[in-house]
Amino acid sequence: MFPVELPDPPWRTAARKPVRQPLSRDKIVDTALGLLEKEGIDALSMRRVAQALNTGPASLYAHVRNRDELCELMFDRILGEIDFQPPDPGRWRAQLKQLCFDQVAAMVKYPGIASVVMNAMIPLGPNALRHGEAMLAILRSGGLSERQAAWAFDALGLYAKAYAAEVASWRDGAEEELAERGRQMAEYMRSLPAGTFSNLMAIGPLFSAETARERFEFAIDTFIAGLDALAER
Amino acid sequence: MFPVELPDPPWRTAARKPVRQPLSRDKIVDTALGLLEKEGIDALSMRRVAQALNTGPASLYAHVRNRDELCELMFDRILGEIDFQPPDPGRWRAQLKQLCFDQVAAMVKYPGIASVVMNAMIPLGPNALRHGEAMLAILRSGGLSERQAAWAFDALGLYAKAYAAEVASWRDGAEEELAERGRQMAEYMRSLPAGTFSNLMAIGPLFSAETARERFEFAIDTFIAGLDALAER
DNA sequence: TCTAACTTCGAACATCGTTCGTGTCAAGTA
DNA sequence: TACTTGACACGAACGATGTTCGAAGTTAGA
Repeated sequence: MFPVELPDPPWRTAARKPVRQPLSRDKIVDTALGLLEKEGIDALSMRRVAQALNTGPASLYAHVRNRDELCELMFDRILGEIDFQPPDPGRWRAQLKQLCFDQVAAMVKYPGIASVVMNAMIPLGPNALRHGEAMLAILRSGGLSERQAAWAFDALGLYAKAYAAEVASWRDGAEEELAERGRQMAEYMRSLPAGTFSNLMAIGPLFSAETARERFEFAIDTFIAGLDALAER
Repeated sequence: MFPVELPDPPWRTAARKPVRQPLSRDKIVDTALGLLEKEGIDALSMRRVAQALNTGPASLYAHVRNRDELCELMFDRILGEIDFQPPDPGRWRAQLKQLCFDQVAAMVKYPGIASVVMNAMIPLGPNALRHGEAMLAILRSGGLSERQAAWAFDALGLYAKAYAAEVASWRDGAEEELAERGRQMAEYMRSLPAGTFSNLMAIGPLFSAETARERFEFAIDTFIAGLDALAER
């Protein structure tokens, strides 16, 4: 019948007050990224982040406009983990490929960030700017025109985000469910008159999580080969 | 103090009972697509669909396992609107390009469906199977190996979905907000020491909704050019 | 006619993002 | 030292969302 939390007795110095260091943008982004990294995108709610900071959801809105802005900040922080070398015209193909791989690696490390940030055409912060500038410099050093470099930059970035989103969607417990789905589909196709969907049936087994990296590499290599054809002309 | 709804008087024939034709999978998918087409993805909640059918949300779950399944059904219905010709080996490049354009056109017509269906690796129904089979046939007729065709099919489909999702995200009132964002970014970059982000600043004005189609075409053309390099070897 | 299966759907649950208003506390000012 | 001011903290609540439960209503077959 007394208050759940008794007030501190007077002989306990007031300086011992809760250490509760103040909230800040950076601290919020930090714990949100930590949550995302080890618990997946489902754990990334304002309430959950606030809980991890021992506070309520309303407290976050003093430092962050809304959930979308938090995600943008997180994404930019992630891009900051990538480091790049100055463009070397003789190796622009390899450098470009490396940059794409680094970008997906950074996104895959935090599963779910890619799908959240897919619908954001405009670069989201200083690190995104640095990254974009580096990629454009490499493309220009490969002999592409301004316009070609811009479109290639756009296409590669979009594809990288989409690929990262796909890979991230295999987290949680969805892996087994997906395999089950594939099995059902194979059986369904076998039940059809022979000859229907023969091409699809042939490649079905190729699509698994193991070949994901190979698929991404093929896409990037093929696109760069196409850029080559443009640059040589 | 009588029941809220009085029973029908006996002289009213029982046949006049509410015409309420029964629900069905197809009818649900239909109205969901209609809602999506003219009100955008935000209107696509189970409650909203149910409301458009003059019923409650719980009624939908007798015909559809959950929201995800409804989206899959919608997507497959959309793919059914695409029609394709038999593969012509001499025109495989043009046919492939056409198929990609038709696919995006179908998705863009229903803004939001692309982003919802992005994280679904496996084809989702009979129309998706038909579409995949057609694309694979074209790729094979162009001289690509089974594996190459599979990877190209994967990459093109993923990119088309991502592009459609991006285009769809410019609906609602976001167009103006996006332009404002671009303006702020340009100003921010101008405020930096001259020379930083010079490549980005140069291409900034190129990115607008008007050039979207050109960007997509560039990506597809470049990728097909890359496939050419593979096929000729 | 009776039964069993399938639909319908009101009500409720657990979440979610976000806002409002009040409380708290530290720094600046008189 | 006393008072004001402003920024932050946060409990409570609002309006949504997807989904489940269980009791009615309806239909079809034996």
